Amino acid sequence: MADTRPLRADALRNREKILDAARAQITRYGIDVPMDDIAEAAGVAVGTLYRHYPTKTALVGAVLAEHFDRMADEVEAADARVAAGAKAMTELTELITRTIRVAARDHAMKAATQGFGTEEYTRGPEERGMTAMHRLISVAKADGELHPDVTVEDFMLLLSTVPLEATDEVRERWLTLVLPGFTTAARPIGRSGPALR
Amino acid sequence: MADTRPLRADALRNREKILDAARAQITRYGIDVPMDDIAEAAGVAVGTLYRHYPTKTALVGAVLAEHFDRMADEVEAADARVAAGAKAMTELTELITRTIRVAARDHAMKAATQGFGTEEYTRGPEERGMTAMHRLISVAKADGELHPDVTVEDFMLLLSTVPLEATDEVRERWLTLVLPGFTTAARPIGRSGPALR
DNA sequence: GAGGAACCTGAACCTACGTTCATTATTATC
DNA sequence: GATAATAATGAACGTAGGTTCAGGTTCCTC
Repeated sequence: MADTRPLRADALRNREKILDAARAQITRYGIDVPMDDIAEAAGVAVGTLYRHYPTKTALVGAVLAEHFDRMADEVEAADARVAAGAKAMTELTELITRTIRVAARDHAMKAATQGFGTEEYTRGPEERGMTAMHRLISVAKADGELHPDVTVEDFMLLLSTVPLEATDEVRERWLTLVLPGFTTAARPIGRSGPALR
Repeated sequence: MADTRPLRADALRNREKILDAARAQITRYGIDVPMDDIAEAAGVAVGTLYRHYPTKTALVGAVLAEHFDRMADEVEAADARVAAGAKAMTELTELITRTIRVAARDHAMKAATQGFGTEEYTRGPEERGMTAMHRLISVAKADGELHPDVTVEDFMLLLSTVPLEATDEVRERWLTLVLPGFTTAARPIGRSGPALR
């Protein structure tokens, strides 16, 4: 093990400027923003990016990791509200709605919801988010509102298929069409496979 | 108007070889396949591609145009079956299912369903397909199975959000979740906006 | 089969982007 | 404040892919 010596003052400063710039640029332009642009926004040369992050993937991953973390926070918050008496199904749908609304305007969140995340960066938050998500789903099912066959993966699928490039109206419409499939009310228990034939 | 003289024999031959190669390559590798690869597959130099199509976009468009055409054919066929007594809702769902199944394996169809199509190439087929689609939808509504607020655009949306990269199982699951939203059975008439609150 | 137009060839051009590294600057230590 | 370690710089490299065009070839016409 090589002992890690503390970062020099200027290095620490730049590290922060780089992550700030990367976050801002990715949010505005998406993960395809060139490294040169991030460097310029950070007021730093490209080489410096590579001193702090071995590859572009690593830098983007660091930014997305923050988003995964925030998403996990949100799920846990919703879970806490349910524990305090809020309706699980309501919390679930609001969670989805809020996430989609953010992802539609924030290219970083968009990338996050569409599964860019690498193991390395999602491991922690994913664990947290998953646990809370499972609890939310259990309660919603116990309430008889969420269809018993719905899984966490179904919600991930829901997120990953949102038409993020579309207008607000289209996205709302899409939710109207998709959400019923998650309920016991719309999809009677006991039937499996596609609802129509 | 410049009078268009007939193509020379070799030019005509190459034109066909190019379109064949483009179709094959795009089907296999998607619209990002390099022009050089298409040229090689066609047994022709890159420059020749540009003699027949001004840009890559034009060549890709020509290939996708064929797919739009075929899609229009399918819709019209379904419509004809309904006119002959088949159930409209059944035809609609089978239409969707079939299209998705093809798109999952054919990268050209994938691009087509995801709205790459330019005005120039979709104008004709789009008109045809739309007309037949409208008829299908009308009948399905009259039968009381399709929700009265569902539009052709909703079906386009359905297609454009399919998780085409996912496994067959995931795609099937997705249909199970999404299709109920299109029915009167699952989404009671008279409620608008997201089904859950 | 000669002439000229139409067509084809493919190396080269251009742009874009991730990444590297020799050189220069900054910081920490004594 | 001298020294060495650490960090920053930015021009340059490599790759990739769309596009062009000067020079050579094929085809059609008479």
